[in-house]
Parts: sequence; C-alpha cells; structure tokens
Amino acid sequence: MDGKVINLKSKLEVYKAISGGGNIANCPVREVIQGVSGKWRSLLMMALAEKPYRFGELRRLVPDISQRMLTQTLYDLQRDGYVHREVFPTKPPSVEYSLTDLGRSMFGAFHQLILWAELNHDAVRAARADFDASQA
Amino acid sequence: MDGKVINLKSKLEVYKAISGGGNIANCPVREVIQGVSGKWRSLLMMALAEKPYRFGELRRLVPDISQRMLTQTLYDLQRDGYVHREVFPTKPPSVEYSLTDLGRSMFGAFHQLILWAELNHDAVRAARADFDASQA
DNA sequence: GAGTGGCAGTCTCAAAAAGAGACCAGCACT
DNA sequence: AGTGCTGGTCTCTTTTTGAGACTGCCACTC
Repeated sequence: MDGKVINLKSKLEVYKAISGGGNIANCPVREVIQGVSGKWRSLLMMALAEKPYRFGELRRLVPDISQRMLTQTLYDLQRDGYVHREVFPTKPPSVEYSLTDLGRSMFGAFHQLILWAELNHDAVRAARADFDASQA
Repeated sequence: MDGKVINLKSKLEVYKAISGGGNIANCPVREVIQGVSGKWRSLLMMALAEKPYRFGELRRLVPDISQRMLTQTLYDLQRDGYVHREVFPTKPPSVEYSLTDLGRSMFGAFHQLILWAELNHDAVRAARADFDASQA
C-alpha cells in the first residue's frame, strides 16, 4: 500500500480481459493461464526449456509423475502448441519432445515468475508458517 | 530452435531448483508456482490487483465461482501471504480483501505472463484448432 | 411482528481430475 | 528363454472441484 507500488498499465483493463465482459467462456487470458496451471505443466515446460527430452528421460527426471499424467500433460502441451513431438523410427521407436517457438516465447514470460519464486519463496514459506501458527 | 532464442540465464539451474535435487518436497519454485496454479487464484489476484474487494463483490465480479471455492481460494491466498483479510465491525460485518506487498510483488512477475497471454492467445487458439483438426 | 434481502460464510453431496500401478507389443542383448 | 528398454494404454482409487442448500445476524419494509 505504500512501499513498492508496481507499475501496471491499466490493471482494470487486464481484469476486463479476463472476465471477458461477463462471458467467461471466451476469456483469452484465463484460457492461457489455465494452460500453465496444470500441476505438471510448468515443471515440464521448465525441463524442456533446458533441452529436448525423450519420454523416458522426462519420466526419470520427474520421478513423482505418473506415466498417465506425463502422457496427458505432454499431449495437452502439444495441443496448445507449446511442445513439438517427434517420433524417430529407431528399433525401439523413440519420441522426442521439444519446445516450439511459441513454447519458448511463453516460457520467456513465465520465466519472470520463476525468478520471482526463487527470490521470494522464503517469504511465502514464512507467511504460511506464521499463518498456520496464528490459527493454532 | 532458430528464430527468437530467449536469453535465459542457466535454465538448467532453474530446473535443478524445481526438481530439488531429487527431493521434490522442498522444491521452492514448484511450491510457489502451485500457488498461482489454482483455477481461481490467478483470477482473484488480478481482481485484487486492481483494488481491494469485499467478499460479496468478488462473488459478483466472478459469477461462475462457487462460494465454497471463493472462500477456499481467498483462504489459501491469505495463508500464502499474498492477500490481507480485514474484518470491519459494521452491523452486518463486512470483510475486505486486499493484496499485501508480497502479493503485489508476485503479481508484478505474474503480470508478464498476463501480457503474453493477451498478445498470443490467438496463436494458442489456432494451435489448438490445428491440432484438433489433424487428429480428426 | 412477519417477511425480504444483504452480509459472509459453512455443509453436504455429486462430478471431474489426478495418482498408482498393472498391462501391452516390439526389439536387443545375454 | 529371460530380462530390460522403448512409449505408451487401461483400470481403479483418492483427491480436488463444483453446485447449491443452509446458517445467523441485522436492517428495512409492510
């Protein structure tokens, strides 16, 4: 309310964009945000931003994802145009996933949030601890 | 792979941060990203970034949220330290929700993603349409 | 003084999404 | 012939979300 006021141009406009003027169905921003919002989507985007990976590699990289969710999330990401899926006809056919230009572009913006998270996760953790303590 | 290569400092490091070196439980970034990832969290953050709101106002502003989810999401946001909840002892006691400094700070980073979404949602929509068409 | 409506929720139950893990076919190596 | 790798699908259970009824309090109206 006093310290660091963030310079946002027309937050109200932003909000209008998300609320879609009463019609939520064709709200573009929300649609995109949903795309990042899956439990595993950000994680996989981050991994693929580093370099392309194969299905099995991703599975090993993110050990606590189920195969079902990995398949599903990669499919969704591909559908949204963030990820490219390429099948190589080797003897056991291997499949490589990589970011598309759109995916890289999106990750560029998303990256801001990641950097913020790295800097401020202690603050969040502390807030949570305080809150839980005050509720007890 | 060729066009606009995004300048990311050490994506691998970023990934290591999220994967937590094998231990996902204390992965700070993922924890924060989860905080943004709820279906309604981003929406409410956007609304509150504009100005403080009362419970009923938010409900009218986002008509397709259920009361249960509104209560829940505001509670979570408060717990994470993004939102401040203040009860005014008026005759029907009113409750005002506003962003904290931490919340505004986070929203600043999140805003990048919103801007990207505004610019690129047609591309995502198009990709999705193409993909669905090619599957048919 | 009974009804109506706004306030900020809680409670219950149904539907949707996520997670765990078994199972599949094909090939290579031992 | 058995083991392990490839990239998945299928089924079942648990968790999360959603819809909507219900609460208690007060003010205003009739």
